[in-house]
Amino acid sequence: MEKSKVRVRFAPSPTGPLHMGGVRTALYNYLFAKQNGGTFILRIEDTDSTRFVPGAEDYIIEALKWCGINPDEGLDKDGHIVQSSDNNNPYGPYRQSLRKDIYKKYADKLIENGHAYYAFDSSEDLNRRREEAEAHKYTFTYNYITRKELNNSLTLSPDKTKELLETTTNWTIRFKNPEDKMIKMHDIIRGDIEMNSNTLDDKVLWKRNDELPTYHLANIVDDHLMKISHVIRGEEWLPSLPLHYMLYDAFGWTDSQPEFAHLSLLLKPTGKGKLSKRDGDKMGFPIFPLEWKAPTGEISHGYREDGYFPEAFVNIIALLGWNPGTEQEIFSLKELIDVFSLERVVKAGARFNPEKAHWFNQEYLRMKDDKTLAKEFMEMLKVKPFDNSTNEDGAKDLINNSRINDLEYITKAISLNKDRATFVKDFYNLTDFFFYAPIEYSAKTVKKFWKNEIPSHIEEIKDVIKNIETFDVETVSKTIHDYIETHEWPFGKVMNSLRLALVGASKGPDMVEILVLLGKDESIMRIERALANIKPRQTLPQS
RNA sequence: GGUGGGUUCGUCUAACGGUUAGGACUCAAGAUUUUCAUUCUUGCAAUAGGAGUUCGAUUCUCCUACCCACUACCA
Repeated sequence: MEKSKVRVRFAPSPTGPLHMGGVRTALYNYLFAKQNGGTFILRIEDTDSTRFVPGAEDYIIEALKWCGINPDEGLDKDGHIVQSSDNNNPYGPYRQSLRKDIYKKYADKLIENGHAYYAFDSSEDLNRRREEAEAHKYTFTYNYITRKELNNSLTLSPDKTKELLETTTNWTIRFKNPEDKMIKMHDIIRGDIEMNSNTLDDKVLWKRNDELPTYHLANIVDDHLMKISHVIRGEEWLPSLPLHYMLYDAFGWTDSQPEFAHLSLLLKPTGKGKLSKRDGDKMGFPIFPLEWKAPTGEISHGYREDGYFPEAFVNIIALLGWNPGTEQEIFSLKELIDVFSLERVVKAGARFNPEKAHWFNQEYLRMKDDKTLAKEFMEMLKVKPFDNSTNEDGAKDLINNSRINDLEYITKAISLNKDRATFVKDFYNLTDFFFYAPIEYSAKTVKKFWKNEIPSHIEEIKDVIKNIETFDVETVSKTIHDYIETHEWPFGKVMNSLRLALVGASKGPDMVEILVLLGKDESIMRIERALANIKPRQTLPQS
């Protein structure tokens, strides 16, 4: 006997960009599917005709792609993908707007078996009742009590009902909640949950005006038709779980009802509430995987554009609300598939920590080989070249343009600075002196080192360098060290002054490494330039 | 207001009912170092509060507090 196949779905509605929390839900679905040899489905829930946002769906697809969370099945017209025996696919289409015709007959079925009824109350009527109730400090709900005095097929005569169905177009089909029934539910993450049906309201299932179902109907019908085995979704759905249980029951589908797992929400890093799309990037870090250009023209930061590696981003969100129970923190997508488990998802909401996110990216950067990073950096340089304007470190002068296109050279420059970087873009500041010679020098460093007899020492070192035949790290290092040692010069001061001459500031990796990578000629040229341009600060003789 | 969910260092989290409550990030100190980093070592720092069950409670039960979600012809 084959165990029923794992089929899970990620079902976003295209009302805006996907934020981190959404990506995490997709990721957990994906991991669960892959771990169980199952199918990960992307379904677009676009039953709200009024909230469609252009570009949102493309954004969702691209964001998942960037993360490496590839659907096995889903979409099209014309988001593509599909699959699961393509031609005779029994599950599609995957866009709810394309499934419009399916839902009505299921709503009708519920009317027939007495689990639903027609409601003719206008939204204005209902809103008025809500306001009235609010004024009296209680909440109006369309439920087992109030439905007895409202405009629906339960209170109206069959003839009147028939007439209204034919002559009006703003009626809905509502679910008829049973009275005083304890609904026992189970959640993989939270365990057993009970709720009394009396606390529920009679949700609208289908709307005549746009002939579309609401979330609840569409969701249950599609999950059933698509043979979804596990529903992994956000905690905001927990309150409607009893309704969903009852819908499965009303349709007679309890035997094939999926299991549920409700994920806790991602919280704002500061203040209150869940992380929301509205937050934008006001808090100093992105909440979206990709940059998002709203139809209004407003632009929100994205992790991708801010320089995060997709593997790092996936790792970060995977560990936000889940942990393997070991002390391992770095996981590839492949490893996550192996060790992920819904049982270890934490119940409490998680707050995102930007500092830790930096750390993750740094870890991933270090794992990448130098050439890969160099190629990525070269691509960035094509779009945004080095900035040679004056800054606190002094001014720079581009002296060897050919090196900007030299992959080997850039690779070496990067390898020397790798453990100083968090993002690839950090190499702009970290390696600029390998491409630009200083023409002005950090005043602070000049003041600190460039004084007394130092310039004359540097002059001598220049000649020493000039005479080194084999210009490699070992030889240069030994030669300079020996020279400084035999003359009993202050080692640190000389080296830092040499650094000032070559780099223009007090930064960069090992001095000898810099000399060797720059090359003998370039190094000598920079030293000469420094000797000519830096004004020595003589310390006053002690009186 | 009602219903449901949640609560361990600042943050993410670990801990068969028995641990000096562990790890990571951040921060601080020290060591190394030719700068800045890196690296290494050490440190700071938590079971929301109160009852109960138990020989023993972070863990189980109840109450309180606080937080979150839901309470739409939105998902």
